[in-house]
Amino acid sequence: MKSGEAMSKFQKDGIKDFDLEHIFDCGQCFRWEREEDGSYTGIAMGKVVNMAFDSDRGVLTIDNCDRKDFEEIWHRYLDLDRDYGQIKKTLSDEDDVMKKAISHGTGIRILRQDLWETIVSFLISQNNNIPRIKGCIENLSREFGDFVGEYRGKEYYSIPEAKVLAGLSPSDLGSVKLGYRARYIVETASCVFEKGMPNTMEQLTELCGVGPKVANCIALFGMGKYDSFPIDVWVRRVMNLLYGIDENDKKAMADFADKHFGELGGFAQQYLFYYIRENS
DNA sequence: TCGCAGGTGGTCG
DNA sequence: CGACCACCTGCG
Repeated sequence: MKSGEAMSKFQKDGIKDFDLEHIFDCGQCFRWEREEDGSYTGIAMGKVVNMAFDSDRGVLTIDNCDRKDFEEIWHRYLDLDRDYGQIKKTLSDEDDVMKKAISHGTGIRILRQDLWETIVSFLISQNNNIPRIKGCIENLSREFGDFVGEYRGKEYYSIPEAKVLAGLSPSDLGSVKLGYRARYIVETASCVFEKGMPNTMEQLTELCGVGPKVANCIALFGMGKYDSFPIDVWVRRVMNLLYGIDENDKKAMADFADKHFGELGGFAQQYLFYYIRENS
């Protein structure tokens, strides 16, 4: 944004089943930071904003956002049209285990994120830890992305387009500290640049560095495929703990999720994931 | 020093 | 086709 440009706040009331900490700390995104007042500041969809939520009144306040941006970007990003109360009720019925998990993450929402950003983020996430994932994404954006704006004294950059990354070699990304994932980023960027964005699970798993776990994350967070059920180390732990499934038997877990959660698998995964992360 | 962290690809049997 | 295992990097 230009300096001196008027900063606007937008408010939306009547929001239920919504909690910023549950949303931004349930493993689905890496570019939102919690402020001391409990609000979150981050960059997504080419915009930098701060979000604050008054849970008593159900009022969401987005700073650096006008009505147009809210309606065109954040409404969809935050999945505000979906009835999460109904989803939680359906998942809780006849499943006291899930009911318990949901009670810890009542305000979770599955963000509808930009597909390319989701691909890059979860390629980086594999066999990695959250602080380093965040650092890698920031390094990559700062060095190869576009300057989006300065907000509250900090500069923000977008995740570089596939076109940009496709023209690089893995060694060009050395300063980003991606390790062996640099090759995955470059090769996947080339593939996407040449053949377009993936639309199906099959096209996702053809990408270099995208296995079943990463593919399910991309499908869930970037493509709106809500029956996806990403099985990572945390989901394995929680399904062993709560449902007694062998921690090494991913197929049994996928079958269980398909049978018990069906088209709501992605939501169920988020409640389980948040529960085990909170209780570890 | 060494194991580990939101897994995957390569290589065996 | 299922079971290993190396892999960048930074931290405890």
